[in-house]
Amino acid sequence: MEKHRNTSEKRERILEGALRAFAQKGFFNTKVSEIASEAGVADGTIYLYFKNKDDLLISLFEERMEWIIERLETELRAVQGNPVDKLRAFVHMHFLLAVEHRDLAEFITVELRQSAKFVKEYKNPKFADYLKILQGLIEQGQEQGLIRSDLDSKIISRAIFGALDEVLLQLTLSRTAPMDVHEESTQISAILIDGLIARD
Amino acid sequence: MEKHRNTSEKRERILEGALRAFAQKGFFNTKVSEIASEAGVADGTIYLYFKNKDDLLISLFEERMEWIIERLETELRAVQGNPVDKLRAFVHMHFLLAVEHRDLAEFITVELRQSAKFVKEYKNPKFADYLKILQGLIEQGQEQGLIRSDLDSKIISRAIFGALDEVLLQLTLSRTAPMDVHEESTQISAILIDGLIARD
DNA sequence: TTATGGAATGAATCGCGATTCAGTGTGTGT
DNA sequence: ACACACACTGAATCGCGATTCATTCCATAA
Repeated sequence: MEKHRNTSEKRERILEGALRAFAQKGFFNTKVSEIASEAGVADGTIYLYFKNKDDLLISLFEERMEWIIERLETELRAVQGNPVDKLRAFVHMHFLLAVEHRDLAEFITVELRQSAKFVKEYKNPKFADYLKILQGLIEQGQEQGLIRSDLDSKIISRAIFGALDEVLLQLTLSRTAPMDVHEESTQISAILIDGLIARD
Repeated sequence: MEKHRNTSEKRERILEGALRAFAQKGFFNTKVSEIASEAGVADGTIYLYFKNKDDLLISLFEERMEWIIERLETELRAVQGNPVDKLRAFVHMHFLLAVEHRDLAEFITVELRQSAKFVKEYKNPKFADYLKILQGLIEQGQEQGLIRSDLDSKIISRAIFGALDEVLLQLTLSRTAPMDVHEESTQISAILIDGLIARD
């Protein structure tokens, strides 16, 4: 009966192989045949599950991003406290997820820009969702009078994401031991919330 | 005598062509023959000035980055005021340079990560210099007691660069009219310096 | 046991594009 | 006028790697 027990498990293996390979060598430097051998399937098999190499990239992106967003939303929902507390938690989670899933973090930080811009006309809705979460937190904070209302939540959420992403990039590039990410997380939250200025 | 009046002018034309092409289509999607025709030279001519396509990318990066750094340092030197004022000026200049040199901004924001990671073992010293300027400003501010001393200048300078870069990316991707960048610059400075928190 | 259909394989194809190089043009010195 | 040197040209080469497809495999059902 279960002829296709493997079928979706094989698709997943391909995605995992691609993730590992892309994270390591980048999209353009990765051969389809390398992905195949990472995944333990034949070259041609990949084309049974994906239209072509681009499609594989995009599918990988969408599916992993969706997973991240769900995970993030679940965790945030569990946080007691006001939007500023949640923002702090967001920052923390961003780093934490990256530590737990290095390849994924590396893949996303490095390929996001390229793919957003150059893979066909791909416009990356899932990434927009991620930003929306951040933007939503800021707006809630503003409504509750906790966050300055002279700030444009759209610009600020971008800026925050950029700050997180760049610091993360630095961490992932310097392939050190299991990263301790607490310091980074704390510093970023500190500056975001209270700014650089020394106050007595 | 001046047989070679053109020689370095031609090299420059190639770099300009490459810049335009890379900014528009990305490194991997740009054909050497396209760069050649942008520059108005034959395909082979490119190889008289550059070892190969990678070398062209790296040279472009180094030289433009060097130019930017000089420009930035000159402007900063002209700023009266304390390190915090200079930081504000830095933010402003970052955006201003990007507006004045769209292609360059686009090229750098999009290719920086890829190339830093995947073009051979290229480790990008010029970009490090750029960060150093930022880091220096923060440290000066700390020495003068203007900036909180509990912040790690290395992490924070990364974070600031990331924020700038991401906001800029957003601007350059949405190809609108001559960008007004004042709003972005002001908002980022505001949050960096005073944080998100509402104060009465 | 055999037939059937869908999944998987991987060797062959085929186009693309970086790089090369034999040839052309031009300025300079004799 | 001639020959040399050197920048330049662009068509031909050549390797690479994405994609295809004829063939094989295998689970199921008659």
